[in-house]
Amino acid sequence: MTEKKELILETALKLFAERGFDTTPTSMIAKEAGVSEGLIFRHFTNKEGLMDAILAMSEERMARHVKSIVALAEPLAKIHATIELPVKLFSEEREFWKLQFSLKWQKKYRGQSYRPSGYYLELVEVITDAFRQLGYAEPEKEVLLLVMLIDGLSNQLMQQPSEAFIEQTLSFLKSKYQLDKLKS
Amino acid sequence: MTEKKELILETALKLFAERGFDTTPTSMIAKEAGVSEGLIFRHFTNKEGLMDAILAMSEERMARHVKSIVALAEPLAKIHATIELPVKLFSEEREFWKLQFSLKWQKKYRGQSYRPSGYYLELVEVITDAFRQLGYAEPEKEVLLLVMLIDGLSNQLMQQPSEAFIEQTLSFLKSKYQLDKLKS
DNA sequence: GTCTATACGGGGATAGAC
DNA sequence: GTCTATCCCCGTATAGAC
Repeated sequence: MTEKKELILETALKLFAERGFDTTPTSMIAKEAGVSEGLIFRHFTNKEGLMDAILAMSEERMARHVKSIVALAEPLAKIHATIELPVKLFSEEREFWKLQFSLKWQKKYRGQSYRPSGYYLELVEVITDAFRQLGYAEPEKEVLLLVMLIDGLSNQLMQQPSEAFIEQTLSFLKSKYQLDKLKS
Repeated sequence: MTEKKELILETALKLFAERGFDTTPTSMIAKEAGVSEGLIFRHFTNKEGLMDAILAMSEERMARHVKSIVALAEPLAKIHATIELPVKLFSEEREFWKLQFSLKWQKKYRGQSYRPSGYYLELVEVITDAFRQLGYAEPEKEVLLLVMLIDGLSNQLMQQPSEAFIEQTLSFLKSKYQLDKLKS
């Protein structure tokens, strides 16, 4: 992966996340990256190839996050980490996460990288089990609820990314799940 | 409002919701509506004017829904109605709701019809009060949680719109809030 | 109010030099 | 690997007849 190719990828990721895929001309990506427009097509064939490269990159990053949650021993710790995942992603990989969320609403990419891929299903299974171990009556439904919460939290992060707000909300959420008892 | 103008509006709403604003050419709208392309511009000036008309229409519909929630007497009834709102909207006005959600992720329309407009703020206020009346310790935070839940639920409805799933989730959610009430 | 025909610009993509 | 120049289509928008 040459330096300029990498640069194109990063720039495209940022612009797609900020402005959307089809309202971002390749000319703009080239200009922003300080690169000729033709180079984009030399490296990625076409605009969609560029998006696919970004998606592949993202998939890999997500899988890594999930793996680290699954690896935790305590069921409570798993739930704790899952709640914190959106915040973690937003602080570390804001642009990517934004892009993922926007893609859900674009028909073209619905079901591609978003659709329950391996890591997502694995996470659901693991969290269901965690709830079961903690003695929740309906673990499957609890997971559904948690997924909703996480989706909603991510939306909030998009609109209101103030540090104070995030911290407040997070601790409130954790208290709901009695996660404050957890030793960090 | 002439019949064809109305038809254009409905068709555009449907197509924008399905395929997104900027991946839907005006030619397609015209064809689908069985109307000449020129007519669209005669009625709505430009493509954006068409979107604005849709948004105005939507705003009105939403305001009506909120009004009916606010009008409820019991605080618990208000909360339940709020939880049920996404489902109600999805069954009655699916296309519109879908479009609203997708718009949040398009820079152009972020902060336009989505941004906390009158009815949203009113609803938040009313629900905060409802939580307070029910004796919740931190009503403001409870509202935040509920908003998250509703966002998340809406996302779920997009991905998994099976009747059984919706009914299950909904009753689970409601039971959660009833239990909380009894606890306090 | 509605249609047909057409102008115009911009965005994706290619060719070929270096 | 990278750049410059260029092509061409398609989507928005306008003009003008009916």
